[in-house]
Amino acid sequence: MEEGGEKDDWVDDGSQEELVRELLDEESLFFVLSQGTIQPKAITSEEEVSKQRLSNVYSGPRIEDIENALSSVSNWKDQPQQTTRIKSMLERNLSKIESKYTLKVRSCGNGMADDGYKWRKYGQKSIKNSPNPRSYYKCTNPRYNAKKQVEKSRDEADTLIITYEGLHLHFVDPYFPPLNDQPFQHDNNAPTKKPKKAISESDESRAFGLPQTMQIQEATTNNINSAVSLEGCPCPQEVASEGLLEDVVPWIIRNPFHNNIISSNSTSCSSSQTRSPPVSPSSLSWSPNYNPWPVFI
DNA sequence: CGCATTTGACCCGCGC
DNA sequence: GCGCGGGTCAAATGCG
Repeated sequence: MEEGGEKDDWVDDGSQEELVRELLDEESLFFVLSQGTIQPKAITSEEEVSKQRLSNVYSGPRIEDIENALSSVSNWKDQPQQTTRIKSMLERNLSKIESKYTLKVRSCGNGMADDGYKWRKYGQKSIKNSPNPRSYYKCTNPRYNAKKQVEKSRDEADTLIITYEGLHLHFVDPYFPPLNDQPFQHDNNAPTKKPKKAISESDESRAFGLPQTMQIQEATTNNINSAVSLEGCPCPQEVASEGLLEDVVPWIIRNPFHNNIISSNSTSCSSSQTRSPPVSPSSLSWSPNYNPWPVFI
């Protein structure tokens, strides 16, 4: 790829706004459905697509660009936490090409950054003009077609370039601390390969391709139901009564305030067990037609 | 033994 | 049509 150099090629054609919207999107499903009934907001014109192709894939907008983009979109909540979150994501040179999202994350030691999902490697290729091979991963849940590609940055040895396809970015971003933050301790404490028996319940969740965050939420569900008492929470009633993981999880993940807590706590991703339960249900938005697990069960 | 990873073969789209 | 490069498949291999 043409990654070696200019990073000022960001195409200011509205894709920037799409990225910000993607990060703030609280309506979309975790995964992009293969049927295409629900897709990430598509780039509208062919010209835009080709312009993006021509542009540097890994280039990213500058912070001030994002601030401008944020201020230009009227119906977004202008919470400073969200601006911070956007900044942290875009410092990773986040970019979007069609339905693929590319970002840079700090790799940890010998491992790859764990985004909380369970992936199976299905291929590896050496890439022309790149000293580092690219690895191909599929989400282990066969019902989804989420994929990702992982490649070491040629410039920065400790940086990984990850391209997600079929998975909305705002569901993995809490796992990635800002590039310029303190060393990312995540993998030191939580290697990608988890001991299987020690976390049997977690593995069960992971078997569905759920991120670890969701498992945590199962643990916090009780807190939500009792301590927070769901005041103003638009969660379906059965969540409170049955505590179904499939129903609870999206609510928490979608809670921007909660995400912000995770982000601010993310210098140590492995300490996810200590993540605070959501506190501010008032900012939730549930679509009446929203079904978080359209192909589940 | 079961599961994940590795790795060469194969497929496909694109440019010449 | 051909070659090249990127993406996927699947048999072989490794590992717990």
